[in-house]
Amino acid sequence: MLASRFYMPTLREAPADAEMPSHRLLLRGGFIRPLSAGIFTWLPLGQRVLQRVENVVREEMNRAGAHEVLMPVLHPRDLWERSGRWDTFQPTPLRVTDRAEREFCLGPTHEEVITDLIAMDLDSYRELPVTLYQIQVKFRDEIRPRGGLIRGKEFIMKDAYSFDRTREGLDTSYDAMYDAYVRIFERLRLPVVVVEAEAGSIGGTDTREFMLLSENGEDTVYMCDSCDYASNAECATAMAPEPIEPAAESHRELVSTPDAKTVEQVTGMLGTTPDRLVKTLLYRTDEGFIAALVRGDRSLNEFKLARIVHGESLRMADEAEVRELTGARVGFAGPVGLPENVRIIADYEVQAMSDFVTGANQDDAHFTNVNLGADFEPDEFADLREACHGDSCAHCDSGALQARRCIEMAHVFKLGTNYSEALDATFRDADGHEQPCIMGCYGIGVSRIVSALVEQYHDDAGIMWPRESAPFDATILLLSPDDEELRAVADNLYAELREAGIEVLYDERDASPGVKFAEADLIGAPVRAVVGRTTKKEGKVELRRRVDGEEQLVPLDEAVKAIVTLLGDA
RNA sequence: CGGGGCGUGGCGCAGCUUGGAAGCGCGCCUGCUUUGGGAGCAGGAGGCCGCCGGUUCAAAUCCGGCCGCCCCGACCA
Repeated sequence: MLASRFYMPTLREAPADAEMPSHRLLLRGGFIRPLSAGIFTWLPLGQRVLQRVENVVREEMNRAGAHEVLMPVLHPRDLWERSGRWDTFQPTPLRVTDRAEREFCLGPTHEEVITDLIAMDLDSYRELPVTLYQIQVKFRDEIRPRGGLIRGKEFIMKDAYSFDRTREGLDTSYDAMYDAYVRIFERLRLPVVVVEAEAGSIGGTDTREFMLLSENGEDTVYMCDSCDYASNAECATAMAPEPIEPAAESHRELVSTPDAKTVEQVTGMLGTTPDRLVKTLLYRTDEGFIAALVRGDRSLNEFKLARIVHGESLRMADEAEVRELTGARVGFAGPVGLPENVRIIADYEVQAMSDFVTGANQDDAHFTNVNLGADFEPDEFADLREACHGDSCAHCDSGALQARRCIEMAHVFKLGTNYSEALDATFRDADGHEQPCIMGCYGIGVSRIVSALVEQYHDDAGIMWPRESAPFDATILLLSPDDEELRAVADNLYAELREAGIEVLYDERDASPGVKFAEADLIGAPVRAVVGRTTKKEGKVELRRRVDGEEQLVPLDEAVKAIVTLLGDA
């Protein structure tokens, strides 16, 4: 590609409101341009990167035996009604109405469409297993887009879906996708960590996320510093402490705590600390009320609570409900003296506490010196709290959990039969019985990978693309375009490299050397070849590897070979 | 949705407190010079000051409303 004829509008300074390095550099380098919050146009450079990333994904999907399809963006309401997600998917899908008042949503994900597709043609177990995938734009009405391509309202995702006749078959399909993902991230040079995860609005089991550790990430994972346990903060578990003996006799005391509603206010007033208080959080489900107890300095993990109570409609009790249950304002709830029908679930950690503070279920009062056994008995104990940095690992003897920020790159789930049952994707088994097929679902954030690559591979001057994702493999800088001898050398090198199958950006523009160097660093092709005064004097080309700045001078007739070698480990 | 910040030539910003001729740097155009790290000199073009309304003799500046963008939080494959 001749730089003089290529569209690559670079910016000397990034817009002030772009903060993340990837966002700034992609804008400055002329890879993307914003249209609206969380919505971007891909410029030629960005499109080249995107296509290269897509191709790595595509090749590995095909290698794993998946077949590519392309599904619609507009999904009819009826389909989403049948899966039950029209009203429940979060964030609520973007909805549109056509001229005949038919309702559609812009697909945020494609379980419904793919399951319906399979249902149309699936008859016999002989047709399974099958895995289909697509690389498609998704729309999510995100609460808050951020970080450029990291979280957009509109983004590109590779989503694959497997259909099997047995659970064992699903395991095989799942493993094939998992392995393909490992290869994809190896090829892209993204050192991901695979962690346990929540299934969210998709549903399913055995969910794993592929995370890139990055200070600029928006997720948190906990990793054990001793064993290989790693989990999204949404479901990480810490070692539960040893329970202590329940107290035989009560010696709790009622104390006045006027207007003290928060843990800090109560413990401050009573001269104690949050880890000596038990917090009582009241929830409502379809089946009734729940009191969840955690230590005062801990956060309740609602995913964990929801899993225990199988509560699809879990929500915090409102003010009126709290008053009805406790007879007090919000802020004074406690486990002692709650109505019989409130199910009390206590975090394991509470089992190791004694003489603690709780709400007294009356306005402006708390109990001190409360104990399990003597004062109340929970219906059950469970892991309810969020893990914290430094907690003991629950999976080994010696490790501690370390919190790390990260960017979610991919997610795999075993879906089971939720969708196949709802949408009648069934087949006849060998015995002639009708069975729902067993599904798996596997997503990769393709556009997000582009951002993640920049976060991982950049310096102050610009981007340092690994070869698989680079917009160009190499760039030639012709520093004196008016010198006919040098131009002939550079033209020739350009032709030879192209013949060798190398994608080259040839900067033969009538611009100053400084501009060419700066833009080459910014755009970030793995290898740079300079044709200039050294070429004139010594007949040599100057090669430089972007990622580490390593330079070498090579004779003209060895340049192509040297560049190929440099690219080999880029 | 809550909190904070911002909106002035293509980009980065000053001006607003205290109303009175729209500025600076970069970029762009023309000419000459220059050519190894975002060149120099000279000349030039380009702005409904986000939008609507109000106050005033007079509004980029003060007041009200709206829109947009960014950051934090809640939330989230």
